Parts: sequence; structure tokens; C-alpha cells
Amino acid sequence: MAIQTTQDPFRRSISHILDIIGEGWSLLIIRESFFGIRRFEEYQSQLGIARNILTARLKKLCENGILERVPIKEGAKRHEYNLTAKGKELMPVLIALTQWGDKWVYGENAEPVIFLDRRYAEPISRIEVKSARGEHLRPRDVMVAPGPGSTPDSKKRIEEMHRRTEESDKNSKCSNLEKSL
Amino acid sequence: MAIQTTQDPFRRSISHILDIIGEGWSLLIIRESFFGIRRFEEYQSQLGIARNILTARLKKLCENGILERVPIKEGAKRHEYNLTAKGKELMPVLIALTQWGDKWVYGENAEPVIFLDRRYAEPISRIEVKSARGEHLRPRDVMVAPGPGSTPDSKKRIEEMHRRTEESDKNSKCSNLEKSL
DNA sequence: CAGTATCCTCGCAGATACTG
DNA sequence: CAGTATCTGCGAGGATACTG
Repeated sequence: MAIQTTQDPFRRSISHILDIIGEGWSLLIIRESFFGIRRFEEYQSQLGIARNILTARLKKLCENGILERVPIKEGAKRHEYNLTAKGKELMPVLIALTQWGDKWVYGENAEPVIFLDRRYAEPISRIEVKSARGEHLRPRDVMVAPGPGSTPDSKKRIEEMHRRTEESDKNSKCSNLEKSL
Repeated sequence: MAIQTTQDPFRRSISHILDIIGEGWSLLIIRESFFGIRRFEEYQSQLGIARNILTARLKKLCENGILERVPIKEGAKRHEYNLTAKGKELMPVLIALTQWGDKWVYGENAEPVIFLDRRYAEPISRIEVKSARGEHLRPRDVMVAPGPGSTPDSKKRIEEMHRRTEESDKNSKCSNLEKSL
């Protein structure tokens, strides 16, 4: 996909991450891992993925430190694939995606997946974006900004960006809907 | 990628969502939208994407209700692409991805993107998964479960899943690292 | 069971030229 | 400027056969 490395540093992040987990099957494999799947054959039968592709994806996920390939028993030849700490911390991404899907794709009626607090076996409250003051932030209250290491003209671009966002909010067809967000 | 519609209902969610936003460029386009990009040529020059592909992606994002194509001025021929409410609510996904990337890909030193509370222009606290009791949940404390509409044998499978997770935690090479998560 | 090796197909994506 | 139309390649993914 020809990621542009010459771009703004603060634009590179997502593309790089997509390079790691963006390939078609990767996130599905990670999801299966969260469901307790560990073995090659299990992934294969659950996902219906071609064997060679599965091999390649598992390998890449291991190389990127998301899964680890460990012997089933001490010294055994068989292996299984466990989520690493790095892999497990993709949980919020899965939750955010699922929440979005529940709301916008499946609608209020369908609640296909529940995330549980493992200790009490009770559903977790939905993931939220909170301000530094602890308030719940609506998406329209969140802006993006370049970090400390950004280029000198960043400030100008950010101001422009904010201006545009305000403007297109006004221009939006469904502005009343937006406001209530 | 041949999504299996005959699978468990509680496994379908992510694959379906990936169908909508999983294609190579889609999330990058959405990211640019959050950065204030609105016009065809802007997307094109910012991303370096081929024009025909951009056309196809924008069309699909509009069809899926993530972007909306509106005239620049009343009755004008030119259009621009605005994020809809549905699109804006992908913000938590972007944030979760970025946070993960900051921690695991870029390391502590690099902070390429900051999300700002728009009203106070101050950084938001990091996105968190909270329990129903308001406690912060570590990834290892979160489990996945089928929703109300799941099949009768779901309970059995879930128990098995939990058992496996416990087991592979023990089996993990970096168990001490995991514990501290 | 857990892969490897081969072959094949399809469509994502790039490049470029053209149009209102 | 904002696309559409064509041509082309490359690689992800599928199917299947084979191996320790």
C-alpha cells in the first residue's frame, strides 16, 4: 500500500499499525485468540482460512510479538500460540470496534458480544473517552493534535484543521443529529 | 476473504466491521477526515493514493454512512466529504489503535499524536476499560462472552474458553511480565 | 496434527490519460 | 478541480496434495 514515510510524523502512526494488524485475517486471528483458540487446526477450522495463509499470518503475528509460539508441554514438538502482553493489550481496540458495530451496524436489538470483568463475571461498562477532568467526552469534543516533536508549522495546520471542522459541522446535512451526539 | 455467515453469532461482529472499514485505505481516509481533510484532491495528495481507488473508497465509505457527500455551497457542483455521526464515533477506535501503537510500537519516547479535549484544549486522559464498579480493568481481567441471543451450548464453550485462558497463562513464557500487566 | 509446497485466481492498488 | 476510464502488476487468499 506504499506507506509514505516522508509524511508528517503525527500522521504515520495509524498506517504503521495497520501494517502490523491490518492484513485481512490478522485481527480475526487475534479475536479467536481472545476466544481461547490456541492451536493451528483450531484457527483453521474456526476461520475457514487457507492453511498456507494461516501459516503466514501466525508467523507474522509472532514476529511482531503479538502471539508467542510455545511448546504444548516441556520439550514437546507440538506448539500453541498464546497472546503476549502486547497482544492482550489489543483488547481495547477489539472492544472499541465491537461497541461501534453494536451501535451502528447491528443496532440496539443485537448484542452479539459481551465483555466480562473476569473477576466478578459481570459485564464491564462500555469503553469511554474521558477528559483529564474525568468528564465523558463525545466524539465531537475530541480533536487531534501533533505531539511535542512536530514540525514548526504544525500549529498553523492544526488551527486550520479546527476551523474546518467547525465549518463542516455547520455545513453538515444532519446537523441536528450531530449536535445530540 | 470469505466471511463465514454460518458461524457463531457472537463471532461475526468483528469480521463484518472489517468488511466495512478493513480495506487497506479506508481507515487512513477516515483518519484524514479527523484531521480536517474534506476534498478529493486533498485526500489524494495527503495519502498518495491512486485516484480511481480513492473514488472507490470514498464511494464505499459514503454507502456505509461513514462519510457524507455534500455540495460545498448551496447548489454548487463541487462536493466535499464530511464525517457523519457514525463516522465520528470511530474516534475511540482510532484512539485505541494509537494508544496501542504509542506503547508497543513507538515506545515511551515517541508521542506522535495527542488527542485533545476540544473545549479546554487540553490532552484527554487515555482511553480506559472500566468495570461496572468503576475500577480500571487490565486486559487480563477482561473476558469475552456470548450475548443473550446465543446458542444453548454457549455456556459450555465459554467455560472451556476460560479454562484455556487460565491454562495458557500458566504456560506462557513471559508469565511474570504478564502478571504485572 | 501441524504444518509445507504448488498452483491458480481475483481484485486491490498504481499509473496515466481523458473529461466537464 | 474532481473525478472517470483503461490497462497492468502483484500479492493476498483459496484449493489441494504432500510430509514428519
